[in-house]
Amino acid sequence: MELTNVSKQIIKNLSVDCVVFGFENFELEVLLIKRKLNPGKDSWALPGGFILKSETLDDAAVRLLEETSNVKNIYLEQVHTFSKTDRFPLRRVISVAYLALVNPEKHSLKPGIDATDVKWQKVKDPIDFPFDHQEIFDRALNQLRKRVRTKPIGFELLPEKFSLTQLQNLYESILGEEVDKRNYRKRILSLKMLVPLNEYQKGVSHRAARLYKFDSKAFKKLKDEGFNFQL
Amino acid sequence: MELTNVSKQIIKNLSVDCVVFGFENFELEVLLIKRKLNPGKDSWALPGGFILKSETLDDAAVRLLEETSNVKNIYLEQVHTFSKTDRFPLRRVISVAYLALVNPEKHSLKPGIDATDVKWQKVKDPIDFPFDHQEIFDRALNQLRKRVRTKPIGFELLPEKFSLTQLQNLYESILGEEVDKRNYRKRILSLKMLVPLNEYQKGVSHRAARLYKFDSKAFKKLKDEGFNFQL
DNA sequence: TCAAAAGTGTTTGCAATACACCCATGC
DNA sequence: GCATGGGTGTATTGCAAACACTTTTGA
Repeated sequence: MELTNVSKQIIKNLSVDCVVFGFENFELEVLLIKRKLNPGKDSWALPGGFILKSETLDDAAVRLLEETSNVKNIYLEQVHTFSKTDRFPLRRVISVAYLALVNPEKHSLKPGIDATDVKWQKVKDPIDFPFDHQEIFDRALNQLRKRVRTKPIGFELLPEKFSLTQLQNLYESILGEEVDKRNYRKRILSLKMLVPLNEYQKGVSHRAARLYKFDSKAFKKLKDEGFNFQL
Repeated sequence: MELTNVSKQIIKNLSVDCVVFGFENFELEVLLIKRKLNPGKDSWALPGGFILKSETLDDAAVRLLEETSNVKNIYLEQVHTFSKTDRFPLRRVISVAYLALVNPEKHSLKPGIDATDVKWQKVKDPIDFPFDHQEIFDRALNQLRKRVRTKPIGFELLPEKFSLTQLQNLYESILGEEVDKRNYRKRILSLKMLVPLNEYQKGVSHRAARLYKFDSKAFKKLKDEGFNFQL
């Protein structure tokens, strides 16, 4: 395909930046890339890029994530559009921020064409963002915290089969606060979105936890009935 | 100022569309303009326009509202960015939607340069929007419904001094459902965001209602203390 | 005196919270 | 047998919801 083809023309004053969250080792993480070029060469930044004339913003976010991390079929949601006139040093670029959720175990990382490296970074560790990426990150994390209380997201961050403790750890690390085990289980099970499996953890030196999976049909039904939950 | 001045250069692939809500005669209304030019000439559409290189999106929304309606110092909030490739017929334009709240009594309307007319239209009456303005409107109304339950907005839609019944009517017309008078008063007063005045309605042929005003200091204090409310 | 809206408390049920011990497993 | 996390129930509290009559005012 030629570069002059309209479908490949880029819109150079509009970019997409993705805040990709993952969960590993009981910790919430964010995906960062090491920038290949100036401005901000060698700094760890949010993955992003420009959009094409032929694609929507959602398309662009999906494409950019595939480029940076092989990531496909993930939870994706628009967060906010950032427009300070000096947010990008070289010229006026307005950026649309996306929030994405990825299970790190399912997706190997590879740097895209504009990066020399990619990594998962713990959210609670300090990050020295370039540009206005701190602001973008803060807003995305905030939105994630709201979402996790009102929508059954978070399952995207876990393996298909998971224990209730894993799920609780995920909630706690997103919200940054601890919750009561019994009360959490009561609530989450009362929503009937989880199916208990006849499978248990293996190779642990303590009682093995029962595994569950998310029942998206049951959830869809609840939603269609106008059900609203609050975790 | 010359048109060649950088501060007046427009970014022609990025627009702002405003969904401006007002409240009059116990009804939620939306501000519409009659388009002067094609595409969509003579149709009633959401007010909007292109942004300048020198301004943020928020700036642009404020400017565009002043141009269409003399409106100043109003509640303004970004909603979502719309990017279907064919959403605007002439060329690729991505649009950032804003939600604004205005007290119609405080602001006389005047058509801006791109409109032949402006009006307030009842939200519950059918509107035949051009382009993707229906989608934009739906999303903004949805966001307003969420906001009104978790933030003390809505006061911008009322006169400075208002009765509890007025406030309740506003809530009901935003949410599109009725609420219990006693319960509503209990909740709203328990938040201590309202100051009762020693003033009463005048010229009504029934018992005069007490007037209240919003206490933004008290609210700020509550917020700083991490208080979260849900109406 | 009538019409029209303002104003006012109590009861009930549900949902959130707080809280502590026994169970299964691998080493 | 011990260390480690898994798993479970009840009592209390606070909040939301339902609900009807009296008061004030102007016409």
